[in-house]
Amino acid sequence: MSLVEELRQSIQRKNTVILVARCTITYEGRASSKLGEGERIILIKEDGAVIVHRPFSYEPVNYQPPGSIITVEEAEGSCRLIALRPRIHEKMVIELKEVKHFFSSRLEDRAEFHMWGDEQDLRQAIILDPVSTLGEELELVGSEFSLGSAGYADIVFRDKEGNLVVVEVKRKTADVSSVYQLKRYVEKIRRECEKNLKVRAILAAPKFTPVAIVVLKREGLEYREVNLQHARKILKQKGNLPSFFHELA
Amino acid sequence: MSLVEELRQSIQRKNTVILVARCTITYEGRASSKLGEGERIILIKEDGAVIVHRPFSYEPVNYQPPGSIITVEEAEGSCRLIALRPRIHEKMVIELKEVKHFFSSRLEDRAEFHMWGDEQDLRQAIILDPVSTLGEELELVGSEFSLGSAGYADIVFRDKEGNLVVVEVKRKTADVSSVYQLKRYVEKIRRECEKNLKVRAILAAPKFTPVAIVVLKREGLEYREVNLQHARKILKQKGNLPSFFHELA
DNA sequence: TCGTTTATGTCGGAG
DNA sequence: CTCCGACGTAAACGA
Repeated sequence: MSLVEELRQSIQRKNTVILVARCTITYEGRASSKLGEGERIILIKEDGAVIVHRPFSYEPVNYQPPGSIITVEEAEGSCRLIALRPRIHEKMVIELKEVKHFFSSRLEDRAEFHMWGDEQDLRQAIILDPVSTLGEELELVGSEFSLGSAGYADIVFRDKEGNLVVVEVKRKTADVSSVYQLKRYVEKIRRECEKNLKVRAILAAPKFTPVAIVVLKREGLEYREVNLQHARKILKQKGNLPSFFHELA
Repeated sequence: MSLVEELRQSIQRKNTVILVARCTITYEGRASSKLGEGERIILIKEDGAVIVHRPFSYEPVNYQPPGSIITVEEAEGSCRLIALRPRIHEKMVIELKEVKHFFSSRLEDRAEFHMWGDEQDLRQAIILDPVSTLGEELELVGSEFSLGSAGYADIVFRDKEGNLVVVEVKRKTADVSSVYQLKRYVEKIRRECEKNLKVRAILAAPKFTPVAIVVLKREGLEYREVNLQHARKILKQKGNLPSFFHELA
């Protein structure tokens, strides 16, 4: 069977295809790119994702995400792979010059992927134990608190004086853009609620860039150091940590 | 030769390795993750990047970027692949249960990758032809204009009245955070220069979210519609467009 | 669909 | 190293 037919059949059967090939690639869509001849790894997945890797670097050099329409054309002795996203007029063309390796098979992978340590986990720990994370007793008003067009406030608390406290959580170093994000939220809330209600703002992160701290102070916003290790302890204590993440370093 | 030895030799020789294997994966570092048994594609690149793909989705399920230290251990009849980044205490462990496919070869790929249509290209077109992009004659003061700790203003112009004009360029829809980014820059410049100098601010993008426009107006900032198609025409006219991007749709 | 936010983001550039 | 901003960001989630 010819390569063209092999590829067509593999794609139709929703196999996962791996090609190692000397090829050139053009892309046209949101931007445009050209890649001259060289040896690359081409992955074609069952969901229509096409990913081209050079022999170096983490990121693919060219790609189409899942859902793209893949066609294979005969071309000067070898073949041409076209991956299209018609909705957004995006096209990637791979001219295969020489196929050095071909693999095609239906792969079985139904396992669940579990992750711990994202922003949501840190947020949860702060909600469950504001005293040990933010240093004061706070009553939860809401989390992922919708501010309409202004986005979402990570957490909204009420403090012991009855003031609103808006908290923006970052899982790693908070920079100046995090500060402005928080500022946007308090300003929106201040505009929306009664004038006599005080609205505080806290940026909670394991670390802060120097400029972030300058702007926080200038804007009259507060900040607290929180980190994932502590969050893990809290969640474990409260029984909110999946068992496979109990024994980490 | 055993799989362990094959892998070790391939890695040492800086081959590109492709494995298709039933495996489990754990990761611990900036976050933690567990992935149960299933069939995946594992890429090991000459620069130490390790990338694991499931048979679906664009993004790798687990990875380590270039420069990681890769070791191979014998383990219950099969083997264990460990990719380490010691500086940041990051570790990915792949337990290979059954290797369905193995490929290893030195790949040659020295071709250059050319892209057109990034923010820089749009910026260049605005600088070369402010009249047709921003609608007025402007004299260039600087681009990638350093504001010290506050970052960089994309372009700074002087208008016919002698006012400074700060321009922030976005290659796609500008949202509210772009507006605040621009606001940050003008405020910095206003703080730094004489009080009597007027500083205007323009957000230039192909599209604006409704909220972005509301905030622009509220903050007294201007905005102009610019797009890459027009930019391409300008750059082609002025001879600033690489020839391989001349005949696009 | 658009708009907003997160990401083990990655990558590149400047200090 | 850190800080900053772009990315064909992708992916998730809500309106």
